[in-house]
Amino acid sequence: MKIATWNVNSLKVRLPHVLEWAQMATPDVIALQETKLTDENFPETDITDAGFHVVYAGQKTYNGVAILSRYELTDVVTDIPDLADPQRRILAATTNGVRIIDLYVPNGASLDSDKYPYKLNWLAKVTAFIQQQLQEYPELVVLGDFNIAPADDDVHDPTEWEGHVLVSPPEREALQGIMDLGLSDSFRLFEQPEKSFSWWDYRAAGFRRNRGLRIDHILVSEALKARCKACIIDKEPRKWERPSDHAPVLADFASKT
DNA sequence: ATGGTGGTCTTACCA
Repeated sequence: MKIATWNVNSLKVRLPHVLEWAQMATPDVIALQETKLTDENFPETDITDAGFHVVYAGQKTYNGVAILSRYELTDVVTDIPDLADPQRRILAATTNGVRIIDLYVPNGASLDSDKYPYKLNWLAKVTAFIQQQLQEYPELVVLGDFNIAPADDDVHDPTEWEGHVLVSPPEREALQGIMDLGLSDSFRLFEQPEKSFSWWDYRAAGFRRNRGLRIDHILVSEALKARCKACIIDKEPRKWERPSDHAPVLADFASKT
């Protein structure tokens, strides 16, 4: 079973990319972020015609998450305890026996912005939710755009990034707090190329110069870690015409025997 | 330090 995450930065623009990549990479599940579509504008038919079940939680212009799966999607959750938030950043569902929690973590803007404490509070509430979900669903994946680079190895130039959002110690501690619930970064279970990133700024030729960050993650519970065979960042779609600024991340799991 | 690009019911805001 292959499970992917991809921040598409507008599904309206990127729907052809998603369908093309789905044919190429044959994921069974794709968690999307930044669909930027209201639910009534969601291209459900195009996606079901491509052979996927789909659930989504969208809003106008900003945010928006969706899960595509070759299997039925059940027990859908879009809102969590103690977080009354109109922003659509959370989507959980069960598919083929695996609990999927798709997150679009707030960016945070800058350390002195109001959006920064919003991000940290959001992460605290989501951590409590994940803890609760882990008790109910031992086979669990938390994936998405975390907007946090876990370590300096995940940053093209750690010195340049010091003091910025996406790398600050409180953000990294919040991510570690999620991992401490019993989740592993599937990407780091395997040997990886140096300077592996999942996002490159559109500005200043970030992709061409590989000035990126690894901020998109697939975290796996202990039960799934044992079955995880591979995790890669697929840079191919980032080279296409009119790309998202993020590349998809794809993890492969052995079937339960 | 600045600003570069890209998306959106755009001319401001988000990333």
